[in-house]
Amino acid sequence: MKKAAADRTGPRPGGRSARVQAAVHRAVLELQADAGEAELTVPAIAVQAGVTPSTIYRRWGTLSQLLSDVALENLRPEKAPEDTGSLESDLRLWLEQYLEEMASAPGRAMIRDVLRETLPGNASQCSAFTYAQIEHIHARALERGETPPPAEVLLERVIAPLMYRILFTPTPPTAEEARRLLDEVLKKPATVYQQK
Amino acid sequence: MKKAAADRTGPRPGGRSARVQAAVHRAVLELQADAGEAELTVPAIAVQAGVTPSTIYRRWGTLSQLLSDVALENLRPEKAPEDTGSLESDLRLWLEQYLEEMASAPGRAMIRDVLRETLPGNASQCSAFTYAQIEHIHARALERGETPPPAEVLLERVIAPLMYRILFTPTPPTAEEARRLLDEVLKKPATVYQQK
DNA sequence: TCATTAACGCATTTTATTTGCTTTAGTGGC
DNA sequence: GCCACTAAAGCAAATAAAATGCGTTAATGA
Repeated sequence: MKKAAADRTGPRPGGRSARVQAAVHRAVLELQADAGEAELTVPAIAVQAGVTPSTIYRRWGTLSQLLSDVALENLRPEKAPEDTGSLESDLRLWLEQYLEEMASAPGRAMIRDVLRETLPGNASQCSAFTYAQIEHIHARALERGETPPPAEVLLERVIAPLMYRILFTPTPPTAEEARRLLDEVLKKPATVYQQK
Repeated sequence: MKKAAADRTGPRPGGRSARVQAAVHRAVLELQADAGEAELTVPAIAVQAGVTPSTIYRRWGTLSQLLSDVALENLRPEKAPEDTGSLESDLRLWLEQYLEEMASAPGRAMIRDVLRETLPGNASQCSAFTYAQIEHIHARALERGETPPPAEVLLERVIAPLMYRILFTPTPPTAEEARRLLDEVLKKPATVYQQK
């Protein structure tokens, strides 16, 4: 093995392909910001990116797949969760930012986009990002000698309910709701289920 | 107000429109069963339904919207949850059937379909179906003098995690996992979080 | 039965997608 | 550094899907 053939996002990552990919991704973001969903078409993206449509069709196959890839790229965490000194505050800060990103209109659109692909690869990758972030906080807490809940538990009891609300209800969840879900996992009996 | 203009699924529900809608919906289901995703195109559906494509475009706008509508129709519960005599067994039986339907390949496809529409109406309706079913079991339990958890809690702690798994992971949740989630809400401390 | 009009069908136009072939430019061997 | 190789891009033509104008059909309510 002469070279690390791992982390290649696609074959032949060198110069041109990478430039085209970057240009197309950027074009999608620009059009998503400017125009409405109707104008977000492959030919329009091609023009914006300075590329021929057939290039996009051959590399991504469908608009859905392209949007899914772009969404995944933007859902990728840019930095590790901040270290605030304790498990509880680490999680609170991270969750607040997570919710803000995900529950916003662009965030909801990204989540919907990442789900619309044929193979479940991107969606699963998206969940893996979240898991890794939580796991990072978890590991740091362990080093401090704290007893953090497993990342799986946080995914199940905090992230999943928030995602459900984001995907299936007209009104996205609030920061208070996220906080309540987190507190319940962290065994703060102060906040309990509120009924209507 | 001369007539209840409510529950109309679309304007002019009478004869022909209803027939066209039924034919188109049936055509979608037939093609989904037979052919692959690539052949599921508006013109193909139109042929199968014995209708012109423009009819479909005018009524549904896009293929996504049509698929979303069809999915919602098939996610609509056909019957009220069975009465097995107790809250616990009612929920267990219902959840088992729910998971079987949702975690199957066609079920996952339906969920993805129902989510791909511009307005969040269908997705929210889908969640409302589930809520209503759980609420039905809840009401029955109250009549028996039991103390059932609110439907919201079941949505949050059982349905949401299952949906998360269905949407975001390659392997759908198992019946055992569903059972565990339910048991935790029903306060059976026998099953606890299992770590890898 | 009749007037009204929403919704459908048909034909045409516009737009998107696919495909065959050519050209460009990364990649690895020398 | 030069060269052969080939993945990926460009271009143009062909095919397929989506949108649209207009005439026709059939629900609807009087």
